[in-house]
Amino acid sequence: MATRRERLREQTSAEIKAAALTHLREGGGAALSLRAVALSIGMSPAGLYRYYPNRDALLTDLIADGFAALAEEVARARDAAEGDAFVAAALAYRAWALAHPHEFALLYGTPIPDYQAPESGPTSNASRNVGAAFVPPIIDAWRRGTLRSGTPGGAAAEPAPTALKTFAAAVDLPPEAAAVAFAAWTAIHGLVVLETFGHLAWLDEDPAPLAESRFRALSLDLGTAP
Amino acid sequence: MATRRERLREQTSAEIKAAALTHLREGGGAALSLRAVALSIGMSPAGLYRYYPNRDALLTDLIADGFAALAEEVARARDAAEGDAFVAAALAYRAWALAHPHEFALLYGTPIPDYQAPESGPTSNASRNVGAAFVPPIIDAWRRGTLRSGTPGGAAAEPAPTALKTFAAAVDLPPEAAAVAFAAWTAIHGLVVLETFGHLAWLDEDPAPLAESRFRALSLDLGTAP
DNA sequence: TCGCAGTGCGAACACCGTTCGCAACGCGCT
DNA sequence: AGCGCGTTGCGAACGGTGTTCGCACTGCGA
Repeated sequence: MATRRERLREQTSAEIKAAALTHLREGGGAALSLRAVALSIGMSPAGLYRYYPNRDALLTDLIADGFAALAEEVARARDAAEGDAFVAAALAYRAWALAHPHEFALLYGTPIPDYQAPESGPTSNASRNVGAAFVPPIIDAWRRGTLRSGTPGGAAAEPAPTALKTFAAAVDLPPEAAAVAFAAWTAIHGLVVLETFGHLAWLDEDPAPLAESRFRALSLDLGTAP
Repeated sequence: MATRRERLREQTSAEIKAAALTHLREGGGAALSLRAVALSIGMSPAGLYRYYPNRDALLTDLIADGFAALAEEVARARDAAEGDAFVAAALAYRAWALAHPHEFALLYGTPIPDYQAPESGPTSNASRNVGAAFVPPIIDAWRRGTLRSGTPGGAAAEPAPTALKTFAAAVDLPPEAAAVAFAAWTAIHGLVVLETFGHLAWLDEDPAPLAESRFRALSLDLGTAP
């Protein structure tokens, strides 16, 4: 059972994380300073070290939470979709990134120097869940038999790299569909990351229709459209 | 004509940039310190400010150079390709990112806080050149008539968003082919950025065959394969 | 030859992450 | 009930950062 001390500690820990998240949202990860966080919850900078061994540990916690929030958001949109669940999931992914650019940058931007996510640590698992959130619509299409398979024009299918089999096993997908899922995930991410980080700014126009159009085309291509 | 002073200044400027690049390659952008750069070329930290108004300006210079180098590398591979020029360009893009991860992170990772690339500044132009490097094979395919157009299965083509027309004009591409070029660019980038930043590490396997297979499939899909 | 713009430097400031030793607190055991 | 000690927090300090400022020096151009 949780002693009183443990409950207090948990509470303080959460307060620190919440304050850090606030500071992250306005100013980005590079500007997140422990001193500012400590001050905003009425603590001394040194006091934080009773809860996090260093700054990276705090960021790691935020990263894990971010992955979880993103995965949840995508899954929610996917399940609530009335039309094309795949497109709904992709749009939710994009919307979350644009709504939380600094958190998104923390998740998918420049990695923390020489930081290696511990294998099957909380961040690795959470990260995998984001990719997995796109899988169910692909499974559905595969069951319906509409899923794109092989190459167009009846060309000989590429021999599947063994990494694809690993991927298939990881997301619990039939190997034939793994290539499709992988392609979908990377294509969606490519568009979203370019837009979120400002590399599409030279189209000085709202990229939203472009993204929607692209996602719908992708869904038709892959055979996930209903 | 260039006075002696101007030549010396140019030379010192280049020396600073070269030293900064060296430090960037080992340690990454976050670890690049002006003091270390100054010391490595035998200068005082304050002296650097005669050449760059601040740290961000130095990074911006490195970014512009990085975009140029990447674009050049992609173009070189594309032109030297014997088989599929599109695949060759994509592979060169991936290879450059993996060979220069810290520079790649500077180009496409977390943006510098509240830094806005000046419109038609050196970085914006150079960035556009990277995307443009993928266009020629697409133009070729369009001329040959093999380029994928519309949606598969003869479904009604999406109305082209106006942003796509802007894109088409920017890269000097017929509007019908712009959607293909945009899709190609984002898809390639998505795969490469995920791999470079370590988000594919859980496939504890060499992702190279996966990337090659994906690029070839993409080329077949788009109709750029010879 | 002289003046002054260009160049470099040393010291300083404010901020950062992090460490250390000490003081206070209060939970849990006797 | 009272005590011991793990837990918590803090103040001060250290080494590092980017950046500023005023002063010295140099050598180009008039």
